[in-house]
Amino acid sequence: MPELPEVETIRRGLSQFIVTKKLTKTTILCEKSFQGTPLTGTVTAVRRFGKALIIDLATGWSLMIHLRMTGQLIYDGHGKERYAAGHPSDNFIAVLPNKQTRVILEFDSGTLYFNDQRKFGFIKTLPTVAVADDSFIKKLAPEPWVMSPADFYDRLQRHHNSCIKATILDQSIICGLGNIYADESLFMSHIHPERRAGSLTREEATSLLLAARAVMEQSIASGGSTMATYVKADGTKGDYLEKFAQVFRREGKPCRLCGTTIVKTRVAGRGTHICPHCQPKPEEVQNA
DNA sequence: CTAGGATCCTGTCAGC
DNA sequence: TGCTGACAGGATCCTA
Repeated sequence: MPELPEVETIRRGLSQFIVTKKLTKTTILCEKSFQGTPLTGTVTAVRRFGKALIIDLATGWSLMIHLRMTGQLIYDGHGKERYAAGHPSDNFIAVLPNKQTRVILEFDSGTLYFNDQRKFGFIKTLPTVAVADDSFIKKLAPEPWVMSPADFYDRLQRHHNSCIKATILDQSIICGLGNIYADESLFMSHIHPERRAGSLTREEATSLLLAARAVMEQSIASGGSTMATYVKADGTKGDYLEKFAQVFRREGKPCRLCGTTIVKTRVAGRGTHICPHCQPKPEEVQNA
């Protein structure tokens, strides 16, 4: 569930707390959630590739963390503040570890809990030099900020028969978008998610690319969507969805632009939110 | 090669 | 209350 803005949020937080600190102990509560040999060593950097987080150690080894649908990372600074991001839930302010805790990483500054309800996410260890060759990392396309409009258009042409929503969810075509920001980007650029990728004009492709940048920048600036960031006793949270989402989880509510009722459908196997007026269906585009 | 569907796993919620 | 099926902010594997 966590998309690029949520992973960037946790990357920034963790950088503050664990860089120069030492990883001392790993406790694995679910074998499936941890691949490779547990590591110890001083943290030199926290990096991000798409939705994957990399923690580098001075030993020349790294941890790669992918939260997939329901992963969360919660850093507890020895009973002080917690810093958390990922799948939103009460776990952010719950007693830890709990039923969904899969791995516990202990640093000399605090404890990092990896929670994951559905066990799709994982932590794995590998030599730092092997990170770039990892099969997931290797397939990642550039992020929207790096990709030129011309490159994006060409990529869409290469997948001209796919639904546009499916193409922008494909991390090997453009990297960072997930279900929330795909829906928000398509709404912002007034493109129906079932449009064939090849049917977009250059102007529409550019508009979609700029929308993807904008919605994710806005989300990063607000600390992720419903992700908690600094979770103190009062449970202060990131609030992208409440403040900025135009369509995601707003089915049955009026479009903020035209008042038409937002509808929820299924596209590319995913729940999809649309304003039927602002995002005309493919045949209506043809007739226009 | 592309495109679409099933699948990994646990939990929750609507409907009977 | 208890059961059932649908669904969930992701990515991969399998099929045609």
